[in-house]
Amino acid sequence: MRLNEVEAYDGANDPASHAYRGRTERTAPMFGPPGTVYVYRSYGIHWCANIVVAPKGQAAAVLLRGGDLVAGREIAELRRGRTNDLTNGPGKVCEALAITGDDSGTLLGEGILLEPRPSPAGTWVRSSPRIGISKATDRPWRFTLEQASA
DNA sequence: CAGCGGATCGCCT
DNA sequence: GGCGATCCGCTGC
Repeated sequence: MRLNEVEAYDGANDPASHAYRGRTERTAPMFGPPGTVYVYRSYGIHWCANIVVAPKGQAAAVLLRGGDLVAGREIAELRRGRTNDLTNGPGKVCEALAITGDDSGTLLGEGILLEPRPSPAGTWVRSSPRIGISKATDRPWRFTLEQASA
């Protein structure tokens, strides 16, 4: 999957971050080294995956919100139980890629692989306010990959 | 096509 | 005890 939508959460400096009120058992992975995977359950139903991006202890992480499938479409459709809207949302991404709480606390490469790639020609990154939160809504920390003929 | 509400769990107040 | 970094199906226009 090629990521095309993420959101940033800045640990103790960010009221919208799960790590804002300090380290708990659930959020412990966020306080780990960069590349640590943090997965939490949302609304009791969905999994949402984050990647720690700041030095150990800072608890800054990026939420994987969406992407384009470049491979494995068939298995993703099977896991999702549908053929549309496979990876356009954090819960959908986790379901399509079979990411669960078991992945929380692992490092990139241990189960989940994330690799840098050049952006496709004709695309750019837009920043906008984050979605679905009620605190610190003024921070434009949602980043989407845009293209002319969206 | 937009809007509403149910599902269902862990966490913090 | 209440709410949330969500998703989906149903309703009504």
